[in-house]
Amino acid sequence: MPELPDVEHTRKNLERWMRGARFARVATTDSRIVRPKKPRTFVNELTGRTVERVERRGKWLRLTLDDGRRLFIHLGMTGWFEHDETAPRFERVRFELDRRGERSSVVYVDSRRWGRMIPATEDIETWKGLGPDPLADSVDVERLAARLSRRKGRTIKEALMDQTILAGVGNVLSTEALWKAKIDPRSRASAVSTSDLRAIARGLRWSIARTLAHHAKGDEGGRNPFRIYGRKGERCPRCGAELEQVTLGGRTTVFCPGCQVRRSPSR
DNA sequence: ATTATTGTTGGTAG
DNA sequence: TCTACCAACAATAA
Repeated sequence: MPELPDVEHTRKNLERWMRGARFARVATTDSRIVRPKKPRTFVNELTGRTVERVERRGKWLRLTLDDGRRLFIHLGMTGWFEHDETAPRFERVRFELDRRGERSSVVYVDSRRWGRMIPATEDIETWKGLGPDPLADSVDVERLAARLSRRKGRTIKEALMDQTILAGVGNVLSTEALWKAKIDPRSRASAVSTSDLRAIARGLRWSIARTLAHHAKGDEGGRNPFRIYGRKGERCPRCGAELEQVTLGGRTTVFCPGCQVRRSPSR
């Protein structure tokens, strides 16, 4: 479930469930998710610690602990957290919490095990290398344009999904934002203007807000909540043309050939 | 049975 | 060092 709005939803949950609570017991045997540490080391380092802060940048979460250490968490493709569940399928890491004598549990569930949990004494390189977060930070369009101009061979869609350029944008968000901005995803990154980038930034905020609202309604597992993602062959909700699909950077990309205009390099 | 999946990463080549 | 490409990771759903 993992792009910026989904991870933000997770952050809010973890904040409610964990902040101010102590890890009374931590249990895992998974040496894939809990990297680069061994599960035993992971358990030893976290047990007894209290969670002071739960923050997010892009698709990464950072828990700050009372000894100054941090726990970095990435949900991969299929990771999420459950609260007070006995034994969910694909349980990978279990945290038993104590907040002034009140007990509860938080379980990390991840069928494909692409997620990561990384305890560290300082911020990890990946976290430090993340670009601006389009929800939390104001996006500097000029600076973005300067970086994109150097990505000669890449499409704007691929560039938006590069976590060092913008943090938290994945396949859904980039697809939706480019539709909102009326820009063809196959346009070269170096060909989009600063006003295009402003439109993209607006499109990102628009899509993030919609998905957050969707989560707030508790609507998981319902119909496809997106405007064009996953809707190849349907009508464009804006102009009525038939939505098409291409592959960019190995990812399925839906777009509207009617109202998403291709930017060409000015040269 | 076949294909696709809301994501990263490590290797390779240029 | 930077950029681009691709296989790999693993389980499920259509």
